[in-house]
Amino acid sequence: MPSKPRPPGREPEPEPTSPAADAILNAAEELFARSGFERTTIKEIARRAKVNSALLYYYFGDKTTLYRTVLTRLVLGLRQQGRLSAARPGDVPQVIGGIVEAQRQMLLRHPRAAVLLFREMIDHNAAHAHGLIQEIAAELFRPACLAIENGKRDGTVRPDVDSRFAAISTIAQLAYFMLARPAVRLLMDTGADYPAPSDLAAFGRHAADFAVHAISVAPPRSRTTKKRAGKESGR
Amino acid sequence: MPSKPRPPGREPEPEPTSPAADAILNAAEELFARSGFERTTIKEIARRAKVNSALLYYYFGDKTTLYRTVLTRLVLGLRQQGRLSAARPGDVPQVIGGIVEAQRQMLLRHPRAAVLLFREMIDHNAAHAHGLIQEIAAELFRPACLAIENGKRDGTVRPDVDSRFAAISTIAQLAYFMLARPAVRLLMDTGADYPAPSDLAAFGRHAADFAVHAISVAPPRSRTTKKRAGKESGR
DNA sequence: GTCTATACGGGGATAGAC
DNA sequence: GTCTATCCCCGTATAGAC
Repeated sequence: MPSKPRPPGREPEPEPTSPAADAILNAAEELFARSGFERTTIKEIARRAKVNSALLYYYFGDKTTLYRTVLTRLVLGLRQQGRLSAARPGDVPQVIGGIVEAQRQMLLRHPRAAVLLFREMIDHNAAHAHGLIQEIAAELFRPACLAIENGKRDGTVRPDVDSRFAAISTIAQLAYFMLARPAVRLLMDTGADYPAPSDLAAFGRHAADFAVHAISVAPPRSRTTKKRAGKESGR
Repeated sequence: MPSKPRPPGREPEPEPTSPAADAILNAAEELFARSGFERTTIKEIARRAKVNSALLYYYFGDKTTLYRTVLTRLVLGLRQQGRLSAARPGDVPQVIGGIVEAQRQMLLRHPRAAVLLFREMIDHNAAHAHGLIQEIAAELFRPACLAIENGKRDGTVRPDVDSRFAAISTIAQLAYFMLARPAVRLLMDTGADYPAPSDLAAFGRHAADFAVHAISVAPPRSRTTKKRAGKESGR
């Protein structure tokens, strides 16, 4: 795209990218997630992407734009893969299971995404990612709230449960599990590689169970003790 | 203390400090929490503390030592005030209530501490704060695990609950509530000042309730619907 | 103990050749 | 489009006067 190499606009465009630009974005995503925006240097990204550091300016104008582009590309990718929308309507255990499963999938396949978005929240108060967080909220929080409200109406959820608070508590579990890794490792008394995929899955099952029991009026049919309810094989 | 102005050792000492050193520490705590280690500059800290920037080197040697000192002082302060050890033995609802209350108190009175520790975890993998996180784990996680295990023995807690996972889920709630503020605000549809103390208290009550119901065999006496169990008015 | 002045390095960004 | 060379600012840290 020789005619519009350096878009002067503000919103980064997730356009057809050249191989070099792609390499830059991949390297940047990796490094931004690992070290955060300020600690990651342009030169470091260039080295990792095996391109000249001046190229980053040719393609992205400046460091901030590169960062924003990484962020949007990430969420765009997540959306395309439908990772965020695993929550379809249904009864409360189904919806909560779907939401936790969506989280798990996202953490599993895009471990950097979670860190990146969280960093963005506490580093910049989500200033660079308002739209993206909105998207996630819509895909995760809102279905949870709806399902819980429905559950309250049909009597399966305790009437004194605040649906939005409950949604937060539900989602908080897996997020914290991954983000507070050092603390979790300490508690679980495990090594640096602890949250292996199987551990993540185990905690995910716990989290869904925990949340369902937390809001239900009567203990629902246990899904983890003897036989698991037919786990809808994702994808 | 003219004889030992600049301790050459590595471990920062939470010693009797001069007024200037105190001012520096206060300013540093504030700024490190707000912007993180790398974005905060020595000169910025000096300006805020109203001292000359060279003084920081006189007292603390370098930026990293200053940072570590801030971290230790913080946890030392928390420990002295007993903020971390609100968890005394008792039945499950009591212990969980105590833990959540301890978290709430800490978030309320030392809002920077939580951000600082969390930043340290995701920025540096807790490299500067191993001991401190260990301390918190001991004061928060372990009592929770013990209480839950006891509950399993005496039949008040479901036998299929993993006590360590449950402890993580319990603690995750308030932590996430504060750390993911931008997302929470979006969901709650509130302004930038949202988590006011009263909101924090409301969510804390929810969190304790959520966790207790999540692990109990039978729905315990509801503590939030009609009358609140005598909230121990913490000092 | 506190201040001024400054060395030093590194990171973001640009100019311009090819 | 890609590369070399370089500018400039700013942040850490030090030297040394007072």
